[in-house]
Amino acid sequence: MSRFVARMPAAPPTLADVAELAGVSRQTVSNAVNNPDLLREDTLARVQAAIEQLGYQPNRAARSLRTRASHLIGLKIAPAQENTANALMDRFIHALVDTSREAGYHILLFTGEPEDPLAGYDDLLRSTAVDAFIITDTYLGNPAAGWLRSRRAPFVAFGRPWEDESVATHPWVDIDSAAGAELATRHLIERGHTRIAWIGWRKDSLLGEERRSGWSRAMHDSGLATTGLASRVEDTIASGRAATVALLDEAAPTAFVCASDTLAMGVLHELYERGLRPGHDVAVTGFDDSQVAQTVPPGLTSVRQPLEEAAVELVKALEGLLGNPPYVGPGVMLQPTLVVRSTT
Amino acid sequence: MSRFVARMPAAPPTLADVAELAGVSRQTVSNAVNNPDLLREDTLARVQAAIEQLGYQPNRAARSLRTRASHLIGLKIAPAQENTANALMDRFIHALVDTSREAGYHILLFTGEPEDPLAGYDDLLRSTAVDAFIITDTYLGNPAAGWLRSRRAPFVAFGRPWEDESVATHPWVDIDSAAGAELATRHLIERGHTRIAWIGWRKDSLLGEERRSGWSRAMHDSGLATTGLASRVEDTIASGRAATVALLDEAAPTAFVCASDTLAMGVLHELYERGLRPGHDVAVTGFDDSQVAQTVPPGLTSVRQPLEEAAVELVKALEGLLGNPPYVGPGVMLQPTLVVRSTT
DNA sequence: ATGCTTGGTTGGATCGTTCCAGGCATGACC
DNA sequence: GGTCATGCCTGGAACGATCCAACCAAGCAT
Repeated sequence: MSRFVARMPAAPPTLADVAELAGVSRQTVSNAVNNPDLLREDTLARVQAAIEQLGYQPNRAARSLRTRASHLIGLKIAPAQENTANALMDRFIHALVDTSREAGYHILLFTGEPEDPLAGYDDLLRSTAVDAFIITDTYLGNPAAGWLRSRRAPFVAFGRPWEDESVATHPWVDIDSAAGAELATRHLIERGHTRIAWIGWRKDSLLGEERRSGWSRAMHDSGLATTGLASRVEDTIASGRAATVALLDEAAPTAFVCASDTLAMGVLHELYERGLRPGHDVAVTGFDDSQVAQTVPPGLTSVRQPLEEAAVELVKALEGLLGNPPYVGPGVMLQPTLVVRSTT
Repeated sequence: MSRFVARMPAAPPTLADVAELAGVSRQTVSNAVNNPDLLREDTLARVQAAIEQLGYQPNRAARSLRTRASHLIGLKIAPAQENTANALMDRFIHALVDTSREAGYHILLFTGEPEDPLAGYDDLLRSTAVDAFIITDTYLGNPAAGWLRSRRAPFVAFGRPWEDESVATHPWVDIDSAAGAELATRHLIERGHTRIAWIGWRKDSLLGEERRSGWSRAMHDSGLATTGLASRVEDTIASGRAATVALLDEAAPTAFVCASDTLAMGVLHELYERGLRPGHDVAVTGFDDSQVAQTVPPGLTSVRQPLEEAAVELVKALEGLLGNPPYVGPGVMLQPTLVVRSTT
C-alpha cells in the first residue's frame, strides 16, 4: 500500500504507518500502546522508537468508535450570575479539568436550553459523545439525577442526594457546609460575640437549612440564644441588606454569619451606609471565599470550600464508576475551612 | 409520575436500524440527516418518522472518524487567580459554550502543564480530538499562536496579534480597551474632575500601555495635564494600594482610572484606611466589571467588556475558518461600555 | 518423535458513519 | 426505437482503531 508521502497538511500518522516503520503488525503497535507488557522487550523498544519518530498518537475518533468510550466527561454550566459574589465555578472547573486530565479524561461543557433543561444531556448521551456526566446542582427537584439514572447513564454528583438516600445509587461528593457555618460561628464566639445573627436562604433551600443548623448548633452549644436573630431571604445583596436593617434595628446583634458572600456583601453595604466599621463595630462572615471576599476592603472572613479536593474525589468516583466492573463507593463528605480576614 | 421502561442498557440505534425500519438503505438515511433535499418528499417523511420513533442520533465517534471533524473546539484555561478581581473567564466561557452550541460545536477544556505550555495543544491536535482552538492570552511572547500556525492548526484568537500584524493569518477578535479607558476618563472629566490619575500595568504589558493611551488621550483632548499622575505597577491589590499612597501624597488627584478592578480595589483599600469616601471624596473606576465591582460597597464604576459579543464573533470566525473553502476575515474590534456606579 | 503448553505475533473482521461508483426506473429528445 | 439525461436510491469500501481466532516458534513432558 503506497501512501502519498508529500501531502500538504501532512495527515497524522496511523497505527499502520508505525507498524510498517517498525516492521511489525498493527496489532503489535496497538499492544505497545495499550498493553506494553504483552510484548517482548526488544520489540517494544523498536515500536516505541517508531512511535516517537513519527509522533504518533491514537486517533480519538477511531478509538472511541471501537471501544465505545470517548474519555470525555460532560459538565453542564449555568449562566454566570451578575450582581452576586457566587463565582465558584471558575475554581471548580479548573480543578476538575486539571484532575481529570491526569486520569485521562477531558471535560466537555454544555449549557441548558431554557425550555428543556435535559436536552443537553440527551443529545450528548444519544450521540455517545461523553462517557459520563458530572452534575452540580443537586437541589431538591433537580430532574437531572433521576433522569440520568433512568437512562442508566453514568454520573457523579457534586452535592449530596437530598432525596431519599436509598434511591441514590450514584457516587457523590459534598461539602459539610453545616460544619462551615459552625466554624464561622464558633470563631465569632471565641472573639467574644454573644449576639450573633444568621442571614440565610429561604426555608425551601435544604442547603440553606443545612448551613443554618451549623450556626444554631454552635450557638446552643455555647448556651447562646438564637431567638429573633435569624433571617431567611433571597440570595441577593439587596435582601441581605434589608435583613441587616431589620436585624440591627430589632435585635442589635454584634456579628452576622451569612449563608453566602453575596448576603455578607449586603451586610457590608448597610454597615457602609451607616458608617459602621466591619470588624470593629460589627463582625461579618461570608461563605465561599469568593474573589469578592478576598478583595473587598477590609477583607471578608469567609468559609472556603475545598473545591480542589472535591474535584479529586469526583474524578476518583468517576474512575470507579467507569471501571470494569463499575464500582460505586459511599458518598464523600469534605470539610470546609475558615479564612479569617479583617471583618472579624 | 414515574415511568418504568424496563429496558436493557439498550445499545443506541444505528443508521442501519433506522434504514431497516424505514425500508430504505443506510445511505438514504444518512442523506435524510445530512442532505434532506436529495430525497423524495415521501421517502424523507418515512425516514424521519423512523428516526423519531427510534430516537436516533448519529454516533459522534463514527461520524468524526469518517468526516475527520470532531465538532469540538479546544479552549485552554488558566488557573483561577486568587486575591484578584480578575474573573472574566466565567462569563466568557458561558457565552462561548452557548454560542458555539448554536453553531454545532462543543467546547473542550484543557489546562497547561507548567513545564510545557504547548503540550495540551499538541495532544489534542495529534489525536485529532478537536477541529480548532480558541486562544485567549495573546500577550506578546505567547508561543501558542506561532506554534499553532506552524502546525497549520486552525485557531481563532481572542486578543489582537501584538506581533507583526502581517504575520497574523488567523482571525482575531479583540476589545478596544483604549476606548474603555478613554470612556472612563471622559466620564470623570464630565463630572468635573481635572486631576485624574492613572494606575496601570508595567510598561512591558502592551495591553496595559494600550489602556493607558486611552486615559492620556482623553486627558490631552480636554487640555488636562498628565505629568506625575501616572503609575505603573503589578496587577495586585497591594501594589494598587501602594500606588494610591504615592499618588495621593505627591499629586493629590481627585480621581483614579485603573487598568483593572484589582487595582481599583487597591485604591478602595487605601481610601477605606484613610476614611475617605469613594464617590464623594475621591472617584475611582475599574476595568472588567467583575463581580467585585458589582458588589463592593458602594459599587465600583467599571469598564465592561462585551464578552457575549466577542463569543459570537469568535464563533463566526471559527465557522469561516472551518468552512470550505476556509475564510479568514479581518480582525474584529469591539467597543466596551462603562457601567456607572457610586464610586464616581 | 509426538503432543501440549506458552509467549509473541499476525491478518481478518468489526465499530457506525459517509464517500463513491453505479443501478434502475422515468421521461425527453432526435 | 434508441440514446441520453435526470432523479432517486443502493451496495461496497473506506476512515483508524481494537477484538478475536489462529498461527508459529520454542520449551517441556510424555
